[in-house]
Formats: sequence, structure tokens, C-alpha cells
Amino acid sequence: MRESAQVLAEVPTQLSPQELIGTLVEQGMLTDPASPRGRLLNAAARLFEQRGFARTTVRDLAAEVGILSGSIFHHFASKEQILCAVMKEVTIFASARMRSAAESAGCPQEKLRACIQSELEAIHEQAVPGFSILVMEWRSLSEESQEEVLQLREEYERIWLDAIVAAKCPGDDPALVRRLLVGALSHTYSWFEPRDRGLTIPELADRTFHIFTP
Amino acid sequence: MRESAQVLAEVPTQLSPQELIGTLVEQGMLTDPASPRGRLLNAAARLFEQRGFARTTVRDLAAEVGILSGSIFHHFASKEQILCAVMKEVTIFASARMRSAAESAGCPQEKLRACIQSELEAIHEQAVPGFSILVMEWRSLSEESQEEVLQLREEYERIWLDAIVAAKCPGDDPALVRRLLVGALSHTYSWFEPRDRGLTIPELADRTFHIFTP
DNA sequence: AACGCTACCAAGCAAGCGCTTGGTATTCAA
DNA sequence: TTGAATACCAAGCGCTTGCTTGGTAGCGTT
Repeated sequence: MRESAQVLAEVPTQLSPQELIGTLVEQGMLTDPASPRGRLLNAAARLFEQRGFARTTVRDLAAEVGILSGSIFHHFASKEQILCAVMKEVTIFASARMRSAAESAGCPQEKLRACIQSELEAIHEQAVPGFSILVMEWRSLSEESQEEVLQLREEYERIWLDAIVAAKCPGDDPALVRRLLVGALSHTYSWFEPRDRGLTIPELADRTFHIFTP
Repeated sequence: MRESAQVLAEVPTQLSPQELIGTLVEQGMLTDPASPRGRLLNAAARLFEQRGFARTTVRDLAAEVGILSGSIFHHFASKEQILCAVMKEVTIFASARMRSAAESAGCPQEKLRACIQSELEAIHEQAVPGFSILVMEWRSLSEESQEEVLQLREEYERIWLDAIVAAKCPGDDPALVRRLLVGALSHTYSWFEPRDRGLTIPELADRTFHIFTP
């Protein structure tokens, strides 16, 4: 987060993650992370990301927030509804972050680079806890839940497509470029170690950008 | 089937899938698909790919080959060992296919394009049933099993790296290009429909190739 | 004929799963 | 002071899970 400031150094209007979350909570778009439901959602995002949805039990989740397993169903109708809620809130938060990143970019090239970096930050370094769940656990959702999340995702994907079109990637097929990028970026979850001193997220974003837009 | 045979595989090029499988079975690298164990592995590959490992029960698998669930453990020690065996055989088969494709290419550019197409064929259209499991269910494997599969995968990845180096992709980082390609290609499983009249696999391979090597 | 081997069945166990039920402590507005 | 709402506990139900056990039918070899 902080290192990305090199590009937009003199723009103090950017919101911090906490401020962004606060704004979204006030607008009623996100659950207050301090509420019982919010604490459950945050813990679920962490656990589903680490262990996977199927390998996380409601007892694991309950223990994580310090309650008993049955008490979970005072807040959610089913385990699948928890996954659905996590995906929705993650999508909303990631969209706001992505829009903020895209808007503060100067030229079209810089905009696409900012999108790539924003998604990498979402996947790694806890910028958006649970983001990788969107790809990895998609098939764990019922079709109705998939539809709900898909609608929320439209804004996110529109920002991406705009950036790709403007940056004029080769191949003349922005939708294909995006689809390849989704896979390429989300798969970094399996190999990229942000703690490595070898490669930082801005550097990885830069290299990826130059491979897709030479 | 055993790991020592990996280096010794001398498979002539231009074989049909059935002939290729037959050759590998004769060399003892693959389980005979007509044997009980082979039928179980094929069924497991299909089910794990369709429903995911966690959502496939041993009863599902047994029913698929027409036996009772307990009888499975006459052939495998555990459910996880089935997944491990599937991944090993898939890797061996995909490696042989990939090498055959790479060797029959003329120029370096054509070689990389052939690799891309070979992996796309493996993911889709049942050329290598269960190939996408290698990425999607990686975390369902124990660490010891991961190590076993990883060793078998080395040959496969060496072919890829050679092709990328020779094709001179932008960015001057062949390992990164491969890692982005792994994600990009495996993610096509979630959106590409080979039955669509809109885009065939060779066309998709071509477009992907031109995005990564403009 | 007796043996050993492979492939399987029939039955079920122990553990773990998501989820339900009935009740309690606390808070806060009326 | 009462009553409704919230957040949770305690206990456990019904079911599914991976896997085990003891036994058997068929088959090729000796």
C-alpha cells in the first residue's frame, strides 16, 4: 500500500483502508467489522482463504471468534450463506479499492498498471482478506448465490475492461486479456511470497504489466 | 508408474492418444485403464474434476465403477492416495503429450504455440482427463504427496521453460512468464466452452500466444 | 483336489459434520 | 418495571464421512 505512493506521491486525498471501510460501513454497504456478524465474516474470510471452504468447519469458525458452533446460526442461515456473504463484502470492498486506484492514475498505461497492482495487493498482504476466495471457492457456491455475487462483480470488471481498452493491449480482445489476467493474477496466490526480499508487489505488477503490454 | 522410469520414457512422436497410453502402459508408467485400479483412477479423475475432491465421496466413486465403497480400499490405502495417484498419472501422460507436441514443432515460436495448445487441449476436450485437478486440488494433497507429484512435474516444466526461453517472450523472465501462463491457461477451465462455435482451442491458443509474444 | 491370489460384498463403526432446540444473561426503550 | 430484542450457551440430533472387518466367489497354478 504505502510503496505504491511513489506514483501518486502528491495526492493526499486517497483514503486509508480503515477510512475506506468506515465510509462503506456508513453507507450500509459493508457489515461493521466490530459487530458480531462482522467479526464472523472476517474470521471466515481468513479461514476459507487459508484452509479452503470445505476443510473449514463451523466449529473452527466459531472457535476463531470465541463462541460455540451453534451460535453461528443465530447470525447466518447456513454455512454456504456465510461464504456468500464473505464473497459479497469482499467484492464490494475490492471494487471501491480498485476504483480508487484506477481514478488516481494519470495516463491509460498507468491506469492498467494500477489495476494490476490493486488486484495483487488484494490477493496478497491482507489488503482485501479473502479476495482469492472469489476464484478458488467459486464452485462451492450454489447457483443462486453465484448470481448474487456476479451482479456485484459487474462494476469491478467494468473498471478492468475500461483500463485494458484504454491501454491498447495486443490481440485486440480486451475481454480475453482480462480473462487471462484473472487467472494469471489469482494464481500468484500459489507461488508468490510477499515476504520474499526478491520481488515486491509493485515490482511484480510492473513486470506483469510489461508482459501484457510490451 | 514408479518414479525411476521418468527419465527413461522414449515415446515416439505422432501417436494417437490411445497409442500413447498403450505405450506408457507397456513401459509400466501408467496403470492399465482396463484394470480395476485403472477404472477407479479414470472415474476419480472425472469426478474430482467435475465436483472437486472434497465434494466427491468414496461412495460416489465406487458407484461410478459399479462396486461398493469399502471395496475401494482393496486398491488404495486412503482417499488422498487416490488423488495422489490420479495426479501422478495425469502428470506422466500430460508430459508425454507435451513433449510430443513440442518436438513436432518447427521454429521456436511454433514450439511455444504448440505448448500452449497442448495444455489447453489437456484442460479441455478430455485430452487429459483430470488435468485441471493439478492446479485446483493442489492444496488437498498432503505435503509428502505434493513432493511426489512435484518431482514428476519437473520434466513437464522443463519443456515449457525451454519453449519460453527460445521464443523470447518480453520481460526477460521466463519463469515468471510460465507462472502467469499456468494461471491464465488453467483458469480457462472456468470460462472457456469448447463447444462454443465462437472460439476453438487452436484459435484460443493462437490468441493467447500473440498476447504473450507480440 | 488343494492352494493362493485377486476382487469384491455385507455390515457397520467411530468420528465428524451442519444444524436445531430450549433456555439464559444482558441491554435498553417504553 | 416490564417487555422485547440481541447474543450467546448447553446439549445433542440425524446424517454422512472415510475406513475396517470378516468373509466369499472365481480363477489359474501346482
